[in-house]
Amino acid sequence: MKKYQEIYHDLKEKIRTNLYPAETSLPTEQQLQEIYGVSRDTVRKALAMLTEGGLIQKVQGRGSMVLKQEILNFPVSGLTSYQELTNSLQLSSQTQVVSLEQVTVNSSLASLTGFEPYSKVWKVVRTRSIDGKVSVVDTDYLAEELVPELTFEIAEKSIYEYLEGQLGLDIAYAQKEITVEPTSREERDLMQCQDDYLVLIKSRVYLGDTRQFQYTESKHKIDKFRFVDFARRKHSL
Amino acid sequence: MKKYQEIYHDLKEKIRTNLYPAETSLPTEQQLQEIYGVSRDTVRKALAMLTEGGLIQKVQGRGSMVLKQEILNFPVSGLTSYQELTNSLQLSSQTQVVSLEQVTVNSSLASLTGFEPYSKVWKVVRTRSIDGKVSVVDTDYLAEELVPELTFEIAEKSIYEYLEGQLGLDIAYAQKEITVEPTSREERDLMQCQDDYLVLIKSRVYLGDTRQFQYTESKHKIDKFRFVDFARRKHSL
DNA sequence: AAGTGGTCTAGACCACACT
DNA sequence: GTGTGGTCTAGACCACTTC
Repeated sequence: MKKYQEIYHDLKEKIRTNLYPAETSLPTEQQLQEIYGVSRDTVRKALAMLTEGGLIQKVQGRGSMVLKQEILNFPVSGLTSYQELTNSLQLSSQTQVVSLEQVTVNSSLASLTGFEPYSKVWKVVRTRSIDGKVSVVDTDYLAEELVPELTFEIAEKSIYEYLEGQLGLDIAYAQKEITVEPTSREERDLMQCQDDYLVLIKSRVYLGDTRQFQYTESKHKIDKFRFVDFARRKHSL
Repeated sequence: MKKYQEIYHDLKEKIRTNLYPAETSLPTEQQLQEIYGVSRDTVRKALAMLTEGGLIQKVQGRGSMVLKQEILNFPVSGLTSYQELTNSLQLSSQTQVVSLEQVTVNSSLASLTGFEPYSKVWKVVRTRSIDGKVSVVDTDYLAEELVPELTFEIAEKSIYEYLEGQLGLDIAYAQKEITVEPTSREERDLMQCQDDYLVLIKSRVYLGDTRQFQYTESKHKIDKFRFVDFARRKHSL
């Protein structure tokens, strides 16, 4: 583990457990240097990560303030898998694999997913239920070139855990789009509801070397959908 | 302007104009050092900003790849005002100020907005129309302590431009929440539609010194709503 | 004036990708 | 092996807040 990551984790943990309470200052950069026995740059890298994640705000001449986490604040944004989310929120949810098959990308699927025409991909459809009620339907497409093997068991647990843990893939970034769409007959059947609309999240997900490995359409029941985000202003358009 | 910001802007412009085309590599860090006559750290800071914004992806041992911007990619995420958005997308839209008043924060408004009870705030309601049809209704609350003066004219143009340009406020970060809600009678009247649902974006916005200056509820017509995001995976939960 | 974070530099060594 | 980005260090000076 890199030094600045360790410092980041340590500070994050201390903020979480109120050892550094909200509305107070973190130790100064100089003090942190001494505490962890590293150079200033390394401390600053860890602080930059905390800043990025919305945990602190640095004020020049004053210090690094710990931000209070509002009620509305848990990380639903970013690039986090459903399984990781339910774990960190300690929700009890159930994943059901509806179908799992290999398909060849045709031209319309190519423009939708971003995959090359004629390439082979896995198509997985899964439902996510809370309290026995379906709240999300996910349709995933995974490049077979990068994910040679996929089973019901893996899809039922966590595909991301398998990709990162077993296959050692480096999941790096994603482009997402959120819209609200009218429901189709099949969707109403899968979700066991009569809603006219659902929230649709399309995302293309890429590895660290810029190869695309996934395209997902995630359909959320409209009354179960909630997206929380921390954003910083870019003074540099 | 800071050196790394200038380099960032220059590189960004050169990517935008295809001088550095998508799918190709940027010059190496060493070359960029020589081009701009700065140290490696300064180059790396500029590259970090491009990475953050989803314009490039660095691959160890290979270089900095310019990412192709998908069709679905314009910056609706982040912390950008409506006026800035319509400008950068070159949409012709109209803002109508529905009301502008000063109110004193009571306890229920306090817990909603995050402002102190008994403090004074401006309340502004505005509609945004495209092609003569209302697509967004914004309700803003602005701390009077930080924004002593507010007029119809300012609210009609761009409040952010006024705050940053005239008042010199440093708008830094925001916490947002997106949900879908049933419409009320008034909302249907304001939006001149019969939709049952709308998209609600609540946001609390803060200055660089962590003081909150704004709370906004932005209500979007369901078929006009679109949110696009670039997200990086945090391997550090 | 003292203390704090912000910027910038120069140099070292490591990890990874290419050929 | 060579070249690339990743990490880490040590030191300098500036800008801002606080007293």
